[in-house]
Amino acid sequence: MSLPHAILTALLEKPSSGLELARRFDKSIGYFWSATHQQIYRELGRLEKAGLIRALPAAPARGQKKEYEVLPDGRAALSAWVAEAGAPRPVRDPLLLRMRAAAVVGTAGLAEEIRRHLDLHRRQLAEYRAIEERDFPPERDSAEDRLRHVVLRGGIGLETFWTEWLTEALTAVGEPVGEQGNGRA
Amino acid sequence: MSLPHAILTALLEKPSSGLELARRFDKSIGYFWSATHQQIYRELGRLEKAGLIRALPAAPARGQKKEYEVLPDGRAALSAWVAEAGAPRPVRDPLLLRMRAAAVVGTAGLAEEIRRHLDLHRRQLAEYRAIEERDFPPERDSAEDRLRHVVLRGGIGLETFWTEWLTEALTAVGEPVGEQGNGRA
DNA sequence: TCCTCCATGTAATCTGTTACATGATTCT
DNA sequence: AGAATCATGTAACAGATTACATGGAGGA
Repeated sequence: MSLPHAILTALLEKPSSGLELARRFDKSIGYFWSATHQQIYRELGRLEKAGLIRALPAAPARGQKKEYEVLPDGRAALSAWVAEAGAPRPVRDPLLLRMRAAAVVGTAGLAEEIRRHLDLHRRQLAEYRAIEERDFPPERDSAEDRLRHVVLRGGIGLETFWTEWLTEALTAVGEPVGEQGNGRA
Repeated sequence: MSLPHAILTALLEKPSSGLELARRFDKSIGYFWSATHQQIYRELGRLEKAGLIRALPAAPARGQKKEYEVLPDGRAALSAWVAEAGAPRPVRDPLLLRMRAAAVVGTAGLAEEIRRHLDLHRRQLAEYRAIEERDFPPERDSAEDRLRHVVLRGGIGLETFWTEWLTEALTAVGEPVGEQGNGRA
């Protein structure tokens, strides 16, 4: 049940329409909670019916932009959710599974796939690092930005892990690594 | 579409019945691809209908154990799947989302949740390390076990990342860290 | 006018989760 | 016989994915 809260968070940061949300999910928030526009529209409908958000007046017609803002009940619900307990997400990654399957049926074709992923994770890591330099320069690490920075550093840590692990996996599959380093100093 | 291939892999390693698979999924394979027994039964039915596995003769009655083995077509399908391309799983973690939401509505109650997760990840990490010592001692790192070892090291790397990040998150939320180290030398 | 893009949505399907139902075996 | 346990399933639903449908606005 995280999607509604992801949406509430995004709307609190800035009232938006459905498509705007979908696009913002492709950036910041979507980095750790992705959603398609269909999911978002459905959820916006539910949140409105539940009285947690409301559409801003004007433009009730189809094909017209429709902006939503969070109501006090919505903010309260989000605040309560932050304190909720939940089990950590079990890992569920097809690539790890492919490695395991390859141990049984052979590694044919796997090296290329690993290399693809390695490339993608390196790009993502570079993107995060760029965001960090831009939004969180060492001098003004304000207290309020602290949490956002930690979240970003989570993304950086994950991508760093993947690039290192994939490099290790590539040698295990019997391929030379080549290319530049893993992006770490 | 990973579950059927997880099952094929498990069945190739050892022909099993539905519940045995479910239990094995709670161990090794489930560490990176979990599944309930209901999912497994449903999928076993599909795989059998597709001619990729078959039930071993004997015991066709309800409430009787029913073992499955992989047919040649099944092995071929798994082999083909290993070489398939797939996008990396986008990260989707409620705790990262909670941190982000906390940046907007406040961190009340969040520290305890972080501490809980930190504890769970430390346990998991210790478990993986124990398995590594038991199953992959430095002396006999055979070529065939290499892939399995890399997969396990993936789990270790992920849990290491989480323990480190959660420790960082805890200080950002304004709580002292305390307790022992993060498990790394 | 036609085409494209933006925006909002519906529908069908698949996956995952939770709860329940039923038969067989073993132990007391 | 009764209870506990093992084992195989069904049913109902929530969440996610993919494909498609509709309407408005702007430009060629």
